[in-house]
Order: sequence, then structure tokens, then C-alpha cells
Amino acid sequence: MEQRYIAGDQETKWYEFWLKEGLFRPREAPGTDAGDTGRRTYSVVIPPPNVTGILHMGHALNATLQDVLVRWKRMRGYAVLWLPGMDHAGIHTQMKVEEELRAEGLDRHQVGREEFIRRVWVWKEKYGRVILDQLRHLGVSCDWERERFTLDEGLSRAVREVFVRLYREGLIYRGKRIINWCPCCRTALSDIEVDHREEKGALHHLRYPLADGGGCVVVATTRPETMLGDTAVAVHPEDPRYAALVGREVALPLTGRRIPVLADAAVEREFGTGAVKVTPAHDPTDFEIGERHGLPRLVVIGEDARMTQAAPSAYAGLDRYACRRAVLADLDAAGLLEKVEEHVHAVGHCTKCGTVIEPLLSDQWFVKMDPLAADAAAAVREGRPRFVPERFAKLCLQWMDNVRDWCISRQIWWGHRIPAWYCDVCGTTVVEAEAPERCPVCGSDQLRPDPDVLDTWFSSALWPFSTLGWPDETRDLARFYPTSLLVTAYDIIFFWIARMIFQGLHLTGEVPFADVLIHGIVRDDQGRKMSKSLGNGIDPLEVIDRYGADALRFTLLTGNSPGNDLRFSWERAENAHHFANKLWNAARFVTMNLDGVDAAAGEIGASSPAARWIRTRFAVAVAEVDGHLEGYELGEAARVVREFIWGDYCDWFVELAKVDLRAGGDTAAATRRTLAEILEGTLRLAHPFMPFVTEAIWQQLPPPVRGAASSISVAAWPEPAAPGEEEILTFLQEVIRTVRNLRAEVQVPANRRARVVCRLDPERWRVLREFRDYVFSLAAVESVELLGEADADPPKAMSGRVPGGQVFLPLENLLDLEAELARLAKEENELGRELGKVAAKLENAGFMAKAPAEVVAGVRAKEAELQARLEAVRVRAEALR
RNA sequence: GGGCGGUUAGCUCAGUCGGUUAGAGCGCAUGCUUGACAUGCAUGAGGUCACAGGUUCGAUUCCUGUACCGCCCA
Repeated sequence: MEQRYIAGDQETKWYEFWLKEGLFRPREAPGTDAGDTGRRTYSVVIPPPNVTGILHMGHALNATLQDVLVRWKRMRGYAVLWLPGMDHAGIHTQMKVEEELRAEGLDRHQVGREEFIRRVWVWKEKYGRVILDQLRHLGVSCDWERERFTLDEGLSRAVREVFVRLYREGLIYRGKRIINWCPCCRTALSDIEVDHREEKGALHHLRYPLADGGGCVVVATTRPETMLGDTAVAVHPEDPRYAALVGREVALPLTGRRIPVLADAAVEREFGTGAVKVTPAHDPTDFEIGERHGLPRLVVIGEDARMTQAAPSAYAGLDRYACRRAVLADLDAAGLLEKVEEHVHAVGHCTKCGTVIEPLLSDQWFVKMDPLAADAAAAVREGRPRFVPERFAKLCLQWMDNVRDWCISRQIWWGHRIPAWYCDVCGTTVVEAEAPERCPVCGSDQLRPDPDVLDTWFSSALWPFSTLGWPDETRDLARFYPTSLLVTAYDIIFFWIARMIFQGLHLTGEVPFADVLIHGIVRDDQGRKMSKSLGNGIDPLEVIDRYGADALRFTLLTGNSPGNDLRFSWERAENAHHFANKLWNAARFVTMNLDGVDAAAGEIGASSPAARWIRTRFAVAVAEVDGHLEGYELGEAARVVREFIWGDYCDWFVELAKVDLRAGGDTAAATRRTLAEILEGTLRLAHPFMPFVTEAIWQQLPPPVRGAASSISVAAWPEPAAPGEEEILTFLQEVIRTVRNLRAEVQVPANRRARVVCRLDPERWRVLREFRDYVFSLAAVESVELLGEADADPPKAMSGRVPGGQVFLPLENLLDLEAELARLAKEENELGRELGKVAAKLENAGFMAKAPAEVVAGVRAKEAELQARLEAVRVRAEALR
């Protein structure tokens, strides 16, 4: 083995090996043909990254979490399916290709729909695989043979099927509603694709003269240009200020139109003047007021965000902001602008391009959300799916309980075409999964397909079952649906999780996943969100390049708890890399010592205390890792793995094992076997976290040690064994620590072997004497002696307390009396403080009466121990003075 | 305006039913070319668990409020 672990060399090699061996296919149960009996399944679908995407830290975190869980389950014997794939990302991808066109001086309308789509596919073939290739560098164990794309024929069929079904059930309809229109992307958007940002604006108070003279009504608005489309003024029905005006008309300035003043409970009396202008074609609330009162809807702003011909000729053709200035100037000139106040309000922006959204009256397709969301919310309330952390269930419910109908049509070309046709002869709308040849009503063949495509999330919502073959009753669907787990960041709970739940529930009768694990986002080392504009993004591939995939994974796993954001820092990545190297070097030590020896030959019966101890520690670690993984505490699980490997195995066991090996004989053989066995088990324990380095090492172990599996990724997960004996070693560790501490205290050089004198109970003395070589080696000690009952403490010595007694480090000329006295004083102080706390508890009648007996007993035992230690310290200090 | 999260060592963060002296990594200090690893080893310093109340025998942990930071929704 190389002296250092070189990640790059190993990673490509082993990933190729895994793929060649087909290890990530769900394994069939042994001895069955069909394979779906006798083996529990575990299935996960990957959140499909955008086809335009390149790997960022969020993907890396998301994939790492899934891979740990998936590998863990696979090793535990489940038939695991982790299905990868990509999302066509309608608007985003289309924008990319349009950019490319622009570079050629073209736009999509010039090249035409067919040619444009062809170009997108070309683009997709060229760049679309990049992110999946990048994911492989992370070591993800997806079943690449089942890779899916949302625009695959099968998934497209599922989309059409769903559309038709929901349409026939009355859950999809076409209607004229106010939608969020992006004048830049030139398409409708759903409510959640609008980003509301607080902006400083102005509240304009406009004076609308009453038509029959006698004063005016003042309305307040943040968007004065929309007044050209006003068709009413509304006041609250119980607002005494305006009661007399209801039913009268105002002369709408600049337009020459007369519009009514009406009463509607939707008006907020406290806002502005309490009277509002009503523009049904350009505001969702106004639209509803308009519906209730049968108001005309005047579209004065068009899809290009310019004023339409419906606006007075002086304004038609003006951009919305230019128009705003013109309207204000004209109103002011007419003395109708009462005042302008500063006003902070939320302005909707397109999440894709940042343009200010225009609420627009438009013909679009909608999903009727009430019934779907109600069923989904009921399921979530029952804990289906189970959210981890739980609080995200509430977030999901909040959305489900307040959701409005979902606008699903998009005026773009890249996506699933809406399966609707319009008969030019009789006007019938035909909705079919496959293109009809004739109008079913009039028989005409003059059928015009709907030009629009569906919201990308419409197909994403079907991902957990469309990828498994739905609507066909495929074997995969039967076997792997509903899936076991979904892992995603909190920012797409509404977009994706909620929609998968209601679609899954409605279409398959099942919540599509049992559990949802929500993680945070990865921030930079200053806690800022990584973004292109800030240029603070860190390329995961660069981390992999520098430190290896295992290091990146470990960095993303540690120091993080579910649902919380985490910061990436190069220092932590470097440390994770050191950890991989540490494991590699521990393995080097083991293999060097196994060289030419049959590792399995050692008799466990001859095990040293160190060997027995590490077996126990390993059993404990396995149980803890299992526990943490069951609870989705991956960071804690990773921490246990690290502590076991670095602390227990390397810092203690390997060092102790050197002593055993020097001893030779049966002990050495048993230790050699233990070194090998526990290393092998440890590799399996660590494999889900660090797949590459563990495989690389594991493959170098002698076959008898690693068993029959072809790869560690399909080797069995370590069995949580019953913990065995560890007391002897725990005691010896205390002695070693105490001696090291004393040595360091007075800076005894490491190469100067120390003599240890102690006062110990007979049993512990027996143990210390028998296994003194451990202490000799690990604490640089040359001899241990026991003081007789009658013997005085050695005069010139440092002293320390160990379980069952005291150890002294006679230093003769080296003793720094000051230092020793200072140390004792400090210890006395600490013990005294501690004892005070304990005594206070025991004197507290309430505590004695109400605390559980075992807690009281514990405190009493503690008191006794502290008392003894304090006494020893005092005696010692006295002797030195 | 409503909701949620955070505030623990110099820094980044863990801390899962309330009960030994609150932990880790990095950083810092001191000492070590220890036959796996200086990408290392050993030892140590460093905390009023944001603040104020409350519940409790006992609160970093549960409740209420306040402050600051952040996020989501309207």
C-alpha cells in the first residue's frame, strides 16, 4: 500500500468496477426467480436535477445523504433501488437555448417551433448528461440502467394520461383568470414561481370626481397606470365614511368612462383611504370583486407589458412604467393627484429572470386544487409521509391549506404539450391522450392543437411512479412503489413534495414515499448562500479533485443535523481528507502485520484485554451508527464512525496491539486476527459514508478476512454484537492518561522512561502488573511498583488519582514542587466546588423526596468518590509542604 | 402582518425521554523525527449554554416573554 491515500487513483477504478459488476441493480433474493419475494425492498427516486444543470454543493449534499442511506440498506440485505434521472426544466432550458440562438442573431420565432425543439434536444444531448456524470464522481450508487428523463416517451405518456384523467374528473379546467405573467419570459407562471420582494414604492392618492358632481372619491394605489383599466371603485359595506356613495358613479379621469362605486367586503378599510379602485383584469383581488359584481374586465396592459389599444390612445403602446409616469403627470396637471406617500410593499418578481410580474387576465389551464389538497393535507396530518424533521410537515400543510388553483399552462415550447385540441368548426375542446383525427362532436378534421406546454412541475409531481412505469402495472411499480424515502432540500417542499403527495395520492391511492428527509442548503464559509452573482459558489468537483469524493462526502455529513443549513469550508474538507488518510494508514499497519501470516489462525480465546476491548467498542459503535441512521441522524452516525476509527481503533487499539504483537505467541495471533477482523468490520461500517477508500482498502485484505462478497458495497452490514468485557482496558487507559498527564505537566521528555509507584487495591494492582507492558509502551514507563500499607507516599513525586488508588511519578531531581502544589491546589479547588454542588443536592429535602432512587444513589456515590479524592489531594499537598 | 428556525469554546457546529465535571473539528499553547500516518502523536488552556421570568427537587434541555440574526408565507 502507498504511504498516503491518493483518492483520485482509486475512485475512477472502483466506480468502474461497481458499474461493471452491476452492484447497484436491486439484487434478487437468493433462490427465487422473480426475486420479489423473500427480500425486503428499499426504494428511493433521486430528485431529478435540471438537464441544464451542473453539479453544485446542494446536489452533492442531497446525493450524499441518499447514498449513505441507500448503501446502508443495501448492505443490510434489502433489494435496493435508487433511481436516477433528470428533469427537462422547461423554462430554464428553453432560456439557455434561446441564448444560444441570440448569439447567432436569431430568436425562436424565426427558426420556428419544430426547429427550435430539435435544437433543444441537440442541446440536451450535448449538455444533459453532464450533471449525472458529475454525480458519479461522488460515488452515488444509483441504478443507472433505470435512468429516466421527464420527457421520455414513457413519462410523457404518464403526463398525458394524468392530464386526461384529471380533466375528465373536472380537476383540470381551462379558464380566464388572473395569472402571473412574466413579460420577459412571455409565459404564465404558477403562484410559487413568483418571488415577493419588499420594495420601496409609493402610494398614490388619486381623486376620482363623482359623475354627478359634488366632490370626489380618493383612492390609493401603488400602480396608478392600471387606473386606465378601472371598472369600479369599491368601499367596505360597513364603512360609514362611504355609505352614501355606494350606488353612485365616478367619472374615471383620463378615460371619459363612468364607473360605479360599489360595496364589497374584500375592501380593507384601514388601507389607504378605505376606497379602492377596481381593475378586474390586472389584480387578483379586483378580479374576484369584479366576478361578484359582474364588472367588465378591461385589459389595458398586454403580454409585452405595454399598454394595449384598450387604453386611451394617448397611452396605448407605452411601456407600463412610462405609462405610470404619464398618468401621474396628467392627473397632477388636472389637479387629481392628491398626494404621494412612501410605501413599502411586496412586488412579485419572476423567479427565473427577475422581471416584475404582471398580473394579467388570461386563458390558461388550471388544476382545481381544493379537493386534491384536502386529501393530501389529511394524509400529511396522519403522518403520511413522515417528515424529518417533523416541523416541515407543518410547512407543507400551511401550503396545502391555503393553496389556490394551479396554473399549469406555459407559453413556451420545451415541455409536455398540453393534450388538448380545439375544433375550428364547432368550437369543441377535445382532451385526449393521443391526438384525435376528427372532432368527436362535429366530425371536422379542423382540429387545432393547444400551443402551450405544461408546467415542468406537473411532470415532476409524477416522478415517483411515472419512472417506475405507471400507468402500466409494471413489476417495478409493484415492487418498489410506494417508495421508501425522498430526500430533498426545504426550498422545494411546495414545488415538489406537496405536489407529489397529492398527485400520488389521487392517481395511485398511495402517498408516494414513506419518509421525507429534508436537508438545508450549503452556504459558503461566511454563511452566505452560494450564488452565481456573488461568485462564491464552490465547485464540488474541485473539492473532489483536491481531497477526494470521500472527503467531500464526509465534510457534507458531519457537523450537520437534519433540516439545518451547513457551511462549507476548505478546512473541514481538508480534515475529512486527513481522516481518509488516517483510515488508509491504519489499514497499512494491519496489512503489514498480516503479511505472510494467516490472519484467521489466531484463537479468539487467547485475546488480550485490548483485543477484547476493541471488539466491545466496535459492537457499541455499530449499534450507535445503526441507531443514528434509523433516526436519520447522519451527522451523528458519521461522528461515531470517525471517533471509533480515529480514537478507539487508531489511537488506542493499534498502539496496544503493537504491545501484543511484540509479546508473540497466542496473544499476538489473536491480536493479529482481531486487528484484521475489526478493520474489516470497520470498513463495512464506514463504507456508506466513504465508499471509495473503504473499497480500496477492503479489496487489499486477504480473502479469508473479507469473505465471499465481490465488493464491500454488497458485503453484509456488521451485525450489532453484544458488548463484551472492557473494564480492564478502561482502567489501564486511566492509568496511562494519568501518567501522560503528569509527565506533560512537568515536561518530562518522551524519551525519558518514567518509574511509576502506586497505591492500588489488590485486584487493580494484579491487573496493572499483569498488563504493565501496555503502560510501559503507551506512557513511556519503565517500571511499576506497589507501595506497602505502611509505606509513606514517595516524597518527591507527582501524583494522580486513578480508579482504585493513586499513582506517583517520582521525579527526584526533576520535580517542580511549585508546579505540583499548584496542580494540587487547582484540583482541590475543582473538587471542592463539585462537592459543594453535590452536597447541596443531598441537603435539598425536595430532591431527596422526589428524585428517582437511582439518581439519588448516583449522587451519593459521587459524593463519596469526590470526598475520597479531595482527601487524597489534601494529604498529598500536606506531605509536600 | 402571520409562521418557522437560530443564538452553546476564538471559529464552524453537535448535544435524540430534564439528572456524573456540556462535547467534536479547526484554531491556540506546550512537548514529541514513537517502525501505519507530521495528512501524525501526547498533554493542556478555553463556555454565566443570548437575556428575563415561569414550571420542577433539579433547566443548555420544557413553557412564556424580550433582543438580535436568518428563512418562508401574505
